[in-house]
Amino acid sequence: MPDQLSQAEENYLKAIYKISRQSGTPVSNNSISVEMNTSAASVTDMINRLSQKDLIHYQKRKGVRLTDLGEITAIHLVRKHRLWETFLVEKLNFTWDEVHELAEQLEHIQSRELINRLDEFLDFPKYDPHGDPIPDENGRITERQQVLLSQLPVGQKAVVVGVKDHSTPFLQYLERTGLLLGAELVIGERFAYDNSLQLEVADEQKLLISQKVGQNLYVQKK
Amino acid sequence: MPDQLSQAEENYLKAIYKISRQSGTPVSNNSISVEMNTSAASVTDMINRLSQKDLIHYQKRKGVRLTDLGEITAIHLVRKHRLWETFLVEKLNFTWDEVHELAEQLEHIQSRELINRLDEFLDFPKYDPHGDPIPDENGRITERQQVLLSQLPVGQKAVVVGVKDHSTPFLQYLERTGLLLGAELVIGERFAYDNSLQLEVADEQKLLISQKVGQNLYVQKK
DNA sequence: TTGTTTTTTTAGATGCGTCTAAATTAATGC
DNA sequence: GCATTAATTTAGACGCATCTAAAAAAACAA
Ligand SMILES: [Mn+2]
Ligand SMILES: [Mn+2]
Ligand SMILES: [Mn+2]
Ligand SMILES: [Mn+2]
Repeated sequence: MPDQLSQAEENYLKAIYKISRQSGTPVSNNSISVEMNTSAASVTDMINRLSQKDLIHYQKRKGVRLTDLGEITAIHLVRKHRLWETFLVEKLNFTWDEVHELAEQLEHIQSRELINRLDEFLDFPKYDPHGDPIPDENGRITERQQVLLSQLPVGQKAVVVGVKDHSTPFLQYLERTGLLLGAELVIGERFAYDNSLQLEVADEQKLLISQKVGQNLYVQKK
Repeated sequence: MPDQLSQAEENYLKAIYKISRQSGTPVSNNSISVEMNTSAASVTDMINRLSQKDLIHYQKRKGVRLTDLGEITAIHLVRKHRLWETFLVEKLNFTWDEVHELAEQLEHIQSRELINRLDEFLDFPKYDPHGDPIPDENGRITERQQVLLSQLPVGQKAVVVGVKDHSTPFLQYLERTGLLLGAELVIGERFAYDNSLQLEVADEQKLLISQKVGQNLYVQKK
């Protein structure tokens, strides 16, 4: 276990973890500065601190990779973030578009015991309010096999299981149209003109969604 | 509303509030440094920052008093601290001697909405696990009329409602002897030799407590 | 009242986390 | 291959929150 990390250090670790999840390759200094909204100079500084603490491997100008310690630490932060989000929605009746910023604060609370008790209190949820998997106490994540809605062929039945875009406007759009987690649908038609999709949802209702929406919804085939 | 305060600023405000609750008089620089376990020089620095932000009145070498803004801010922190402690005990099954340090972290989470929803979730508790009153959303505190157990005359019936000493050893002592919040008792005898007290507790059981214990338990006469 | 002790302030330093501006190095395009 | 562009590092700065050591002021005591 590392000694206590500062919130800044934790946020950098999370950013590096997030970027490397997407790319696989070593993470560039630049991509971190974009993700974190800080100057490249600040990133260089922090990179040195995190290397010092053996949380990342860094070869000058070659990019950053998390060490095992760094990765488990990052995963733990993700666990905390998603459990808190679940708590806020399930117990305090926040909506799924209100919880992210709060979880950004709560994820920095330091207590293994607290988070495990919270997990138990929530009855060991597997997914957070956005459909993202919640790592277990040992950092294990059970990825769901899922695809983007936009990748389904016409006629395919599917169920909504998650969102790629977590932004408030998108979540509120889904709220309005009823395309929430658990919603069942069939791909009715695909319009080549603008790649929009005609969906058949509950009660024979038809719903037209843009390409952008289809590219930000995760579904599971049925 | 002040703009966001740092955790350090919040902790100083709480300390000043706590000291002034006890003394009434302006708070000395020195008492703050003792309470916070920091150097007097650090206190001088912070005092200047807090004055700048109109959270305290400070006249050089005359001591510190909270402004209305400072006081309401401090009370709000106390509210958050006590609500979180209540949550940890009531919902996550922590014991009353385990929650203080966690609440020290949680009280700095910034969200009015969160704390009000937590309050509601807990069913608007009036007292925290240590018997301390929880200020309401507007900062109002309903003080209970209570006395120290040591001040009761022989023969007096009373019920335990709070602790003055919040230390783990004391709380664990109470746990062991069953002298918990809600416990009913009668003062049986007072020994002049060492000011210890013979109590009659549930089921005709007798319990001998030291002067120190009697001076750290709040009770309500019955 | 005058010396001693305590409190408070000042001076100067440090680490963290951030910035801008400039220099350096690497990558890209032609 | 060379020029331009992009990424990275260096240099120097700043605010916050802390410290120690020393000076100054106030309080206390004899
Ligand atoms: Mn989130
Ligand atoms: Mn989420
Ligand atoms: Mn407490
Ligand atoms: Mn308490």
